[in-house]
Amino acid sequence: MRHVAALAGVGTKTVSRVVNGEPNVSAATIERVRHAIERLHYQPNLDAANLKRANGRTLTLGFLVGNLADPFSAAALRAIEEEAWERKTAVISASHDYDPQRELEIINNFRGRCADGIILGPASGRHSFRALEAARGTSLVFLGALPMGVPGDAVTTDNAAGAGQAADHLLRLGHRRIAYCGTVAATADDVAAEERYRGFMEKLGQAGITARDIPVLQNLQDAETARHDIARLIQSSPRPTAIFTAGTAGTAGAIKALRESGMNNSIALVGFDDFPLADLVDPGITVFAQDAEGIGRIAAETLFARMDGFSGEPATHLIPATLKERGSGEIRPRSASRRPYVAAGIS
Amino acid sequence: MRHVAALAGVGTKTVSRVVNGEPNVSAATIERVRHAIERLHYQPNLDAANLKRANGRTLTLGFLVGNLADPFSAAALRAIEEEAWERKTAVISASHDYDPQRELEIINNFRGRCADGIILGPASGRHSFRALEAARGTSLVFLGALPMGVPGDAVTTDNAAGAGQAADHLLRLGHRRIAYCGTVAATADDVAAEERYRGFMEKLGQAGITARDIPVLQNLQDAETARHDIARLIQSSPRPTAIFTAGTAGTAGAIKALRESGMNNSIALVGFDDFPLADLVDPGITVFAQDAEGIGRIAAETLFARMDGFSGEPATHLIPATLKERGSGEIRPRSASRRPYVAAGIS
DNA sequence: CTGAAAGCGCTTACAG
DNA sequence: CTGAAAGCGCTTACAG
Repeated sequence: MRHVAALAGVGTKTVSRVVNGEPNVSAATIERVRHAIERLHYQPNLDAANLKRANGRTLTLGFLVGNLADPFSAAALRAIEEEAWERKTAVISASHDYDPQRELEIINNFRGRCADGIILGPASGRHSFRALEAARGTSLVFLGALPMGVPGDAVTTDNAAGAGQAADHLLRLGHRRIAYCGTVAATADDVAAEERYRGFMEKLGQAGITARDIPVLQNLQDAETARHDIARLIQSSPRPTAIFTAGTAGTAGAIKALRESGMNNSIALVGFDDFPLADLVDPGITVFAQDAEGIGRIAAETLFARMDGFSGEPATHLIPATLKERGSGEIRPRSASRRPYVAAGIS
Repeated sequence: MRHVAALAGVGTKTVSRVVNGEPNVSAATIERVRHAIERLHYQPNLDAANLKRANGRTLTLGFLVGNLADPFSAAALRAIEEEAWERKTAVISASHDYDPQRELEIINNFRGRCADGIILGPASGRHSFRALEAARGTSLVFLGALPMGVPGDAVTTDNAAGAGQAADHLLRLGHRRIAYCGTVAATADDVAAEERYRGFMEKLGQAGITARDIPVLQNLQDAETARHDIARLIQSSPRPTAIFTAGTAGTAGAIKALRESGMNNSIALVGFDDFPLADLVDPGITVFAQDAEGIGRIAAETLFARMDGFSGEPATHLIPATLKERGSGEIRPRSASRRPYVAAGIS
């Protein structure tokens, strides 16, 4: 900057004015400064500028999740980054790999870099307060999970409602014996999984189906475990006429088990979470899809609102999951009840 | 920092020493400073530190690709970020959406933030020199594409070899009529696609198959176009006994076309690029998979080597694609030639 | 319309 | 083992 000022024969303040497009500079001066910038390949140092800037902003935002490579996080990042660049804001992203210790370290690093705000997919639902405490002063929005026990802004899928709608979808087709197949997520304390289970069971309960008539498989840690357990489930008696899988590992396992037993076209399947090319399987797999991009976008908007001084109560934004009918979820039970099913309350 | 120094009753230089773990501080002093840091929730400002740091490093790295949400980029980012945090380096990431103008703007922004280096999946293969020029002085490594016309470090899949191996795989099974189905990538000038085509055709040529005996579909822009064109292809005569698809859109289209015609178990299919749950289709889809994580990791290592002063000639790292046999690619032609096929040169 | 002085929070180079 | 002074590249608050 000194060099530019010298070459243009002006003070550094004038260079600053030109760079930042401030008023009160003569056209001729602007021209000379522009020329000098060009010739010297001058690139203003944003970090130095931030150091003394009035509003204390660094135009930097932190995004921290368990694993950036998982499709949900990647899609959310894409949306966040889009919002951010519109505001000239850069996004630093990192994976904590579901390690609360690493989560805190990275949050502190973000703070050391003076991030204006942080969007966090927490390592553990039960320890939200630690993350909030670490952020201390830096705006923080939870993504894909609700903070437990502490007030905080959050944007996530409405898991209970989505699972309830999945149950409803199958009930409407006449199914009465519907199995719940839950996968354990990377976090031991997975609030999302609990919500899906709750929403599913409540809806069946409202339809007058008692818990002992609902086969439940839990702890399906991976697709292979799911395949094995679900294979056994569909040989049991009375056999379920429909299956709901609460995560993609379970869905993958169910697809294999159903095809291996030749029942892929006779037992209905609805999965939670979409996956690429789900329409290539026979039949196409019906799912409730999370709106990862919408969640990312709204998280970013919420964060920017906070950074701009919005001081309302912390709020939770529940984003609906949407049904994608592809065939597997529209299979009717062999002996569909003649009595039409009427959807239970809630709406 | 002033406040910490005051509270601990020491100079700021001593606080600096404790924070950075420098030697020559008495244990008692360290203890007092630690205490003050704790009480004041002091977090050192990295940007300020960088401003005067001797080596000029900011411990920041930029990652810029067409779309962060695509699985290849997301997996590469994950690997890069892992390498980076080991070196206390943060990763700023962004998508240029295949717009060369936006690509330049973001590179300049990275430079303004004093990134130590940049990993770039270029918007356009033909304009590498613009990106290099923009980076000017900042280390730059190309990822997933080779710089054209200018020397530069690059890490990418060995597309020609991978496509050649796919051809070889099918030739070994006795196939002689193998179709090439190419998808047009987001960039008009897609070097990777050209390389796959070249590698495929060369291998068939070496096997004595002339170009007019190789059905070629190009411009399969999306899965639907691919489904349509491939459906027609497999009704043609003589019908190909095997299909090679050069990208996932083509693979998806081929899967649909083959199933709809009932030939999914009689015409072989090998795709380039893996996709999730490829083993759920019937038969499972054989692919050559790119090693996105390996590519990301090696790009990061290459970049760090440059930043550490390595000044050898710019080099290209070609990472092999690996065969994943899942069934579709192991189907033999109806009337397999009795004469055993011997793989052609190159090795 | 323009510029000289002070200072952002740190590190460097030095003196004790 | 410790600290006072200078300066990194900018912006702010001011005076002209």
